[in-house]
Amino acid sequence: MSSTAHGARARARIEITAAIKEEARRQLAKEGAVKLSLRAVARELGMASSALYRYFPSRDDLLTALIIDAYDSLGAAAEAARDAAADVGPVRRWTAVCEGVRGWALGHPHEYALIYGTPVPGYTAPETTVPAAARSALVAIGILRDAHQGLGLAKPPLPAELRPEAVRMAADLAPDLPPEVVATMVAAWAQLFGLIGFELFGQFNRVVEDRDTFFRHAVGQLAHTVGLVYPQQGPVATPGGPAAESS
Amino acid sequence: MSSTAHGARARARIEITAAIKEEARRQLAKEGAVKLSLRAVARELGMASSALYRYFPSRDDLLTALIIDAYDSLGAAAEAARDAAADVGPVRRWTAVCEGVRGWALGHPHEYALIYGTPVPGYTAPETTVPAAARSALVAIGILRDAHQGLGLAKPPLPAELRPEAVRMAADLAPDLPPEVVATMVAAWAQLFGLIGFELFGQFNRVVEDRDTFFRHAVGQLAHTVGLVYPQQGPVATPGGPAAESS
DNA sequence: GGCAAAGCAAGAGCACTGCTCTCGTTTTTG
DNA sequence: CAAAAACGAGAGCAGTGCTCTTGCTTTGCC
Repeated sequence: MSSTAHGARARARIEITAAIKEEARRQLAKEGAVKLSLRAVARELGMASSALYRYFPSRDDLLTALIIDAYDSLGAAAEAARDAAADVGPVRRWTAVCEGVRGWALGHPHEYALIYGTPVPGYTAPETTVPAAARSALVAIGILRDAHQGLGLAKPPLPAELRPEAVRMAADLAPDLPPEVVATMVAAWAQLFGLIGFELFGQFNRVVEDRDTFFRHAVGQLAHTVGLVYPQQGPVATPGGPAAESS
Repeated sequence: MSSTAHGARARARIEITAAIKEEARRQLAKEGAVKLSLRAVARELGMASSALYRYFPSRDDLLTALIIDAYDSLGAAAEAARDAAADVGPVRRWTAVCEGVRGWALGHPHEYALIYGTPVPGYTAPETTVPAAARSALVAIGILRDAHQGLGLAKPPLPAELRPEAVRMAADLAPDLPPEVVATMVAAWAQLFGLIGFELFGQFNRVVEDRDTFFRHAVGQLAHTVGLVYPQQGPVATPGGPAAESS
């Protein structure tokens, strides 16, 4: 199928494509997506700007490629954090993954902004980004699955009106998990990126000082919200989440 | 002080300044911040582009003005939602404010992106935006204050390591509220914008369908997290450690 | 009043952008 | 080997933010 070989030209093509992405990623990391310039990339690579259009038909297509790579990079970071916390309890592993995601975001602010900030072009990310985007979220779902099959998972409260939606979401995302857990998990996942975004985009300036501690506490509460429970102890501030619920 | 008067020229200046902002806001709402063009604004107003620089020294300054207006508009929406829910319990009022914020965001997506999306220029929003940004958050704090002085407010758990930070935050934001509540509230506020951002920026596409219901449930849980309790459920079980009976 | 100073609008121009089109050249393919 | 496809480079178009200069109008001061 000519994944390699097939002439020297095909090889050169993927090499040049990679070089373009590399240089573009460098500019993205340094200046942000808004400042990323096709001409500057071409200039740095010593080629005419028009030649670049043989590889990416438009600036948005280049950005889309970078978006996919960023999702992938984030997903890898999440998986690494999970694997590094393989032998601790689900709550700590959840916290580790959240901190891994946050760490990646702090280390790659412009790439984070590219995927979770304002959509750059005329919206509508292409279909191809969907699987890449799911990768990090799948890590979180995996933790819940482990807990569900292992030590246990509390079922978060779920109002009746949300039940059909939760069932649908569970069928799509994790058929083996209780719908309550899946629905709550999706919300918690979004909330996680609220915390990260606020920190990264300056909303915590002059408000939150000790951000590491603050974040760890917040995602700890989030862990409780999604139903993760401490296997043994509870001396640290653990409860407070959704326990009773009447209205 | 001469807020008005002082010559016909001064009056013309504030009129033109307003017209520029108005046209800029229109373009912002239609095309987004990236597409906002000084030249297009000037063109639409029938003036030379260079003349516009007498009123806003740079594009970023225009954007900053729009940012402040957007914060203000959001704050007004939050206050309106609060006032419309003046005669219900704190949880419902909290939910109403959250839904008000979300409603504003859905109705003004580009303005929302301007203030809570990727920072446009070289970061560092000017000092002047801070009070405007605080306005909506103050509404949320006010609800907690009412609950604290009224029916009651559960103290969320707070690990010892976060206590100093929570005390500092409470001193800055709401000295009359327990530090646990303030710290948790700040986190919850950030998480709220995670939910909104995910919906607005397409992260919920093909994942969450019934978004109204989903959102209402999520902010209901958030209300519980910050310590708001349902009035008919009676007082909190234990002052130091919250209920969590059924886990 | 008169008059200098300050504020203002307009135009030209600079350096930059994304993108298109054309024109030779090189490589691949039938 | 020749036709076809891919490629690189250059010129060019329409657009951008921003600056500078040149006249004109409105202020504020004596």
